[in-house]
Parts: sequence; C-alpha cells; structure tokens
Amino acid sequence: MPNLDKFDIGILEALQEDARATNVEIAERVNLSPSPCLRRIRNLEKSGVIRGYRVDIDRKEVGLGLTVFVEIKVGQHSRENAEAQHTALLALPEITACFMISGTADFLAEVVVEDLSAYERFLTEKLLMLPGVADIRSNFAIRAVKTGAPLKLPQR
Amino acid sequence: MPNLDKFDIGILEALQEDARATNVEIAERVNLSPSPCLRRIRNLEKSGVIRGYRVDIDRKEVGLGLTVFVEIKVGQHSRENAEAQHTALLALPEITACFMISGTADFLAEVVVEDLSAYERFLTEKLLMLPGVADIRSNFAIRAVKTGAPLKLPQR
DNA sequence: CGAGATTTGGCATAAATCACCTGTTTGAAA
DNA sequence: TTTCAAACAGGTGATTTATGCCAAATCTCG
Repeated sequence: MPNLDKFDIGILEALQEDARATNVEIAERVNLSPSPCLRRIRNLEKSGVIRGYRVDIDRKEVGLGLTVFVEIKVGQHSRENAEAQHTALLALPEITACFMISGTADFLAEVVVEDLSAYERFLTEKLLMLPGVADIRSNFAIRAVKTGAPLKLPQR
Repeated sequence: MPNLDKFDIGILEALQEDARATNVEIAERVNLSPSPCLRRIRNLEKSGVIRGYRVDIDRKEVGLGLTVFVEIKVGQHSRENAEAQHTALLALPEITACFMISGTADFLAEVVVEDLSAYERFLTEKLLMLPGVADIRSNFAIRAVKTGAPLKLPQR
C-alpha cells in the first residue's frame, strides 16, 4: 500500500542480496547519499514493508538433513474454528513455513528436521496429536533446487 | 560437518531473529566479548554454514499478493538429464523456492506473483514453455500461517 | 508562478567494526 | 601427570559506520 518509488525498490533489492550491507554501500548502489537512504530504510521497517532480517543457514551444515512438505487435511468441524489450527501449527518449531491452500489438502507445511527418525517423532508425537488433523501426506525433498530466492519485485 | 559448539548455535539463533544485530549485541547475548564473537561469525560465513543474509519483505506490501505451490511433473526422458531441468527452474525469478520431491510430482515450486493474471502469464509464457514439463498442478495459498520461521537448531 | 511541505545532502558525534597483540585454555603425546 | 603446541578468549586503538540536526534543493498544489 505505501507508495514505493525506485529508490525504495532499489534498497529492497540490495537488502535481498545482502541484508548486512552497510547503509553506505546501499546508498551508493541506489545513488543516494547515506542520510536519506538510512531514513528510507527506517521508514520501510516502521511501515511493515520490511518485516525483519534473517540469516540464511545451510541446513545440512547444522545437521538438519531432511526437509518434508506435509499436506495436512483437517476434519470438517475443525475447519470451522480455523484459528485454533493456525495457532497449533504456528507453535511447532519444526514447521518453518505453513500455508492454508486450495486443492486437495487444507494446509501445506514445510518441516525441517535432522533425519527420518526425527521426522517420525515429529509426526507421531506432535503433528498427529493435534486435534482435528484428519489426514496427512508427506512429500520428501530429495534435493533443493533453490531456497529463499529473492522476490521479483514489481518495478515502479 | 564443522563442529558447532554452544557459542556458534547461540550466534546462529541470534542472527535468525535479527540478522542486522550488531556484533556487540550478539556478543552480549551469547556471553562472549566482541572479538571472538566476530571471529566466529566470519568463520561461519567462510565455512558455508552461513550462506548469506536476507531481508524479510512483506509480500503483500510490495504488491505480490499471490503465492502458488506448483507440483511439476516432467516427462520420462527429461528425468534423465535432470540438470537441465534444474537450471531452467533456477532461472525463473518468480520461483522463490523449488525442491525435487518424492511422491506424485517431481518438483514442488513456490511461485510468488502479483495476481492471478500475472500467474497466468507465468504459466503460459514461461513454465509451460519449458521442454520436458509434462504436467502441472497449482495449489493456491489462501493464507500464510507462517513463512521463513527460524530453524529449530539441534543443540550441542 | 509562488507558497508550503517534503526530501535531500553535508556535518558532527557517538558507536561499531576489525586487525593486531597478549594471556589463557585445551588437547595430545610422552 | 607433565610438557608443549595449537587454538581461543579478551583488550586496544585506528578506521569506518550510524544517526540526529540543519540548511538547501525539490516537489506539489492551488
């Protein structure tokens, strides 16, 4: 909703490549002096366009070798108080992303765990214990083609 | 593979919450003085545990209102030279994440675009033009429960 | 064209980064 | 257990960066 001009878009593109770039570097890249550049960044943060800054960790390197995409179906009456479902799924730290989707399933969740046995524990001790979960289908990631790629920002 | 101790894990957890936190802040949080803390961060970067730093942008706020999860099936002979498939999918900026998966599909891709008509253009002009793409199935995200959540790092 | 509002750029100061150095801890072998 | 070497934590200071302030430039309407 906020009107983003070419400077804002440029700043966001720079931060998508390297969110720890210094303000001076970003200012040079978008052809602005440091002062207004920093002011714009702070405005983007305050207005909610920028939600935060994250480190991109190599999952394999930290021992998280298994990514699974889980299609979750919920029972008919659980679909009515969807808020409780959201809260429950939000609280599971193994789920790194989760969307309510159209199609055959109700939710699609990305689950990141150490290995198959950790995934088994997650399923039996956590996901299947949630009330209202009627059916799940697991799609195992064999290989990551790309993850967390920069958004293709609409130009102004 | 590199041995990560509790300091490294603490640094990664801090950077997952705020990747622009200053080295001094991170050092305080993990109970280390700034010098060794910065040294560890640089080591994590050099060893590949840290792949980079990304800004978390609110998609709606920049006009990207539609997220679609696309299941892609490729023809039998395309499956053999999978490398070409990967390269082609990598090159599409609308795809923000893509995995080769088990199950009914061959690939699962997350596509982020402005709206339905932009998605139609993406499908007809780009994805369906790729050689070897035999079948696709689109699952539209109705609501994001969570995105880009921090990883649950194995403790040491 | 002109008044008002917004934004930019430069400056000064406080803070952070980072290379270098020193002292301590750790770990392996005798 | 003792010894030695390698690795690591912590301190210091020069350089770079962040950030508030203010005057000048730019943009926006009437």
